Amino acid sequence: MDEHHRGVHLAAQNAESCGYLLSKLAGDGGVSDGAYPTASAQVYYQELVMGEDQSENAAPQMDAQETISAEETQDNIYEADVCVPLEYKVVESQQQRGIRRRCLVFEAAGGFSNSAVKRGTIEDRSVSTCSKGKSPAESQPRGLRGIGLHLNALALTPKGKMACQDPPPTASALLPSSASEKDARGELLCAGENFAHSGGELLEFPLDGCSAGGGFPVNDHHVSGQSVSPQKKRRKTDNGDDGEACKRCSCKKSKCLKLYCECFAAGVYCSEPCSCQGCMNKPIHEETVLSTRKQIEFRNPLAFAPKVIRMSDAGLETGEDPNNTPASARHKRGCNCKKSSCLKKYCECYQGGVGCSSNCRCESCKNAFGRRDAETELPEEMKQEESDQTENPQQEKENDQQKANVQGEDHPLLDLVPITPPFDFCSSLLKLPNFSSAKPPRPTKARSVTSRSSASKATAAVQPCRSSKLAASASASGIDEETPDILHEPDSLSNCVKTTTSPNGKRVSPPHNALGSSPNRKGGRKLILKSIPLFPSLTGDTNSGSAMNSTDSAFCASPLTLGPS
DNA sequence: GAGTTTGAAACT
DNA sequence: CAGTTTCAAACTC
Ligand SMILES: [Zn+2]
Ligand SMILES: [Zn+2]
Ligand SMILES: [Zn+2]
Ligand SMILES: [Zn+2]
Ligand SMILES: [Zn+2]
Ligand SMILES: [Zn+2]
Repeated sequence: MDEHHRGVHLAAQNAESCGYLLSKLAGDGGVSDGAYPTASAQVYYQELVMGEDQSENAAPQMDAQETISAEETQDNIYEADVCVPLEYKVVESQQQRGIRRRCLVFEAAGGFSNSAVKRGTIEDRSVSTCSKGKSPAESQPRGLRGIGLHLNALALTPKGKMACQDPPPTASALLPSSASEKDARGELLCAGENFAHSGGELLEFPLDGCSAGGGFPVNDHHVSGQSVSPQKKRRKTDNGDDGEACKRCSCKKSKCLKLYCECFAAGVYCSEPCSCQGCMNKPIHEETVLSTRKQIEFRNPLAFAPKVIRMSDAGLETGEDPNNTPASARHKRGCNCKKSSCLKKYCECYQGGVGCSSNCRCESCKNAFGRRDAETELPEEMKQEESDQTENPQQEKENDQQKANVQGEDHPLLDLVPITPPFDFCSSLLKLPNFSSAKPPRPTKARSVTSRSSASKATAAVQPCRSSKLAASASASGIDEETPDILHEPDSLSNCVKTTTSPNGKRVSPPHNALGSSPNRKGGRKLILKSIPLFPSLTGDTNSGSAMNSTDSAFCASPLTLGPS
């Protein structure tokens, strides 16, 4: 059983990969999610066989790398792995070593389980390595229902390795092999059942992609104690190479203790790839980090919550509320873009791979992922007028476009998502056969035009949906229910090295990047073995607010409330 | 790599 | 809550 625990931790790391797999599974299977019964997803642990275990990790070798240049500027003490990029890099390393890991997989409701077992070759994943971290969507196309992204995410490599972008088609990854139990490389085993008892304690997801850094612990509780153990250094194992691959922040003045820092914002410690100066976001300064974090959280409870949530399905299943359906994924707080027309990553919505929503206050929005207007609802009259008049934010003409167009499809997700209409994309999302297939909505001209014309209609149509939740939530207090906390386990998790920590259950927090995992409402909760914290209702879920809260509080509490101090 | 642009975060 | 400043990423060259 211990193994399980360990696995869990590992899982966290790999989570992404797993997620990816799952998604694929799901996808392949097909099923699209539609298949899913509903929501209840379950979590499975799957084992990847990687190689041996890390226990060894401490190997001497590490030293070499450790040195790491940056000491001064950043001393990252961390270990290593720093970069496991988001995704799959881990795998690679593993290949070499062969470790087994388990991943959590969320499964969709019951039926699915069978399919669950598929395996993916590691290689595939590895390819993606860094993938772009941020784009969450990629990784989890449909498999999971809800996902929360932290916009901040980290990891990502900016440009460098983007190649990975999509999951390499090649691999395709998962083969349905039945149970391969171990493959040398790493495959997933399906353990479907295991996990049942495994008891996982918690874990939700991976932390950051790059993980290595490890998230911080938000909880203090035990934190102080053990958290850091130096030994872990596993180095990337071999990966060193890419060390850079995942670059993360490069803060100069914030000491990485403000939300300006992507690492901090994502809930992870800075690590090797960071090129920050005067960094305080390291395990050694854990106390400072935690206290700062609390302050910020106090000020804005949602500060560390995933900024973007994606629910793919939305309405499919009965959806609980037809109303919600609409958007499925959106940036919670919305963007406020003025000049970028939401066509570049300056826009958090775009960056997060989601369309703009009614929460956005952007001007001349051309978000390739769709957009919902909203603004205040305009009376019909207004609408028309607006359409004509340039005023309307959304419909701008081509003026900007030209500029924006330039890149055309940058965003990885775009490829994935065929968005047609502004928001239908949800549905489309589900449908996506594979990642690669579809192309973006092609925001550029064509689309714009159409949108324009149709816009009015579209909007109208769409609007109906939106309101209920949003309004509610909004009115509520702005913050919905979600549970903001993100905690990551201290390094341990990331490192996986130790298991020890899990006092209560810590949970890891959601994924910054990609998989957000929020299983979504219904499923979500159930899923979690014990209590995983997912952000319960990012989406606004039904009302469960109260209920949720209670639950949340349970785990959420730890972070803030408990405060060590 | 340096320099510019951008919009969120922080501050007032 | 709005206006301003600060900040680091995204982007450009
Ligand atoms: Zn930083
Ligand atoms: Zn950093
Ligand atoms: Zn830092
Ligand atoms: Zn925007
Ligand atoms: Zn937006
Ligand atoms: Zn927009």
